[in-house]
Amino acid sequence: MAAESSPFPGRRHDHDACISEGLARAEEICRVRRERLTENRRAVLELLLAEHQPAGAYDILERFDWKGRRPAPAQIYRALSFLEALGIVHRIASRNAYVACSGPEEGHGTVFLVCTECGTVAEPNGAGVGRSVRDLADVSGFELHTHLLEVTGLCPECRPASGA
Amino acid sequence: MAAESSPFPGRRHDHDACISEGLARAEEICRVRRERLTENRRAVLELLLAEHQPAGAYDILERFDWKGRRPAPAQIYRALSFLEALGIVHRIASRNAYVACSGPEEGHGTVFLVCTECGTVAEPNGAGVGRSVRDLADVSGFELHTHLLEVTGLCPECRPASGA
DNA sequence: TTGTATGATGATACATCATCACGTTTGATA
DNA sequence: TATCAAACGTGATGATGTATCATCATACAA
Repeated sequence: MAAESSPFPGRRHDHDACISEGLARAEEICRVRRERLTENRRAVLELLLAEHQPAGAYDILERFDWKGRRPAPAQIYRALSFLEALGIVHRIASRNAYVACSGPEEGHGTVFLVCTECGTVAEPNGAGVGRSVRDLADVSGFELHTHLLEVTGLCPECRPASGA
Repeated sequence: MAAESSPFPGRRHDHDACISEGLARAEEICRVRRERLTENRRAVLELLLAEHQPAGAYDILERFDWKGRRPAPAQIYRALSFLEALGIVHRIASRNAYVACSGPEEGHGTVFLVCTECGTVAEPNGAGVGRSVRDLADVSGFELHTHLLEVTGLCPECRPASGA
């Protein structure tokens, strides 16, 4: 029943695969939607894919020494908006920061587990929560459009050893 | 079964009562916790209680012409932090804004229904969602500390008439 | 009532986050 | 190649949030 294990990447996952899959996914989405994954956009996405921690726009700016140039904030924000619109990048509102989307599953982009120790962000399958939210909206007479759930706590790597 | 009706205030609720109840609650909490509800803090709380819409810190700053003086941003933030710590005020992260807490119910401060039309924010009973979140955290191996759910859509007053 | 410790305030400056305006370049396509 | 819209580069600006520190207020004990 619980075929889904932890959505966290784990200490020794194949991170190169994360990056190349993320890029491949972005390319595919752009191809289908007839959008251009320009160098700017691609560079921002790569920087976000490089870690599972959220990065602020100005963090990205600092790491961005692409071709020796330093872009202006507006360019980072343009790339982030574009990637967000495509669902490849998500904004963590409570931290004013951005993460690369970890996968194309249903309900992605609505639930984030944020580790307060290492900063890692995971996107679990939010279907169950989604149902609760719909129920809640119904009871409240609220016409549901979007929802965003940000959960803080300790990821499996950081929580004190408990029987594992 | 659904004894709980809409958590939205409704067009003709007794808003003066909202304000006085909110202030009374704040006073009680301060009394119990041996904290001081100073003039600054009280003024900020009153400004937030005056509406059911979230207000940004700088909105509060503008409305704040208390005794002819205009406080500095830091003072607003100090008051907001204090009131937040007491659970009297909540931050709507997705909007960088703050609302006065509408009630002392269980699970308050974790679920917000935000109307995109009129801006009104309601805090429904989040118990059901809370269970889903705990389940999700368990499955993910995540040690849950806090969660914050922000839902956008249309409140009962603003949604297109549907059989009512 | 005075002294003292603690917490709140007032004010300036600064740090961080995000957008706007506008002219230039690039790339797709007729 | 001519054209046009999208994306870029850049500087300025707006919006949001903190750090610092001297001053002021309150509680409480001697």
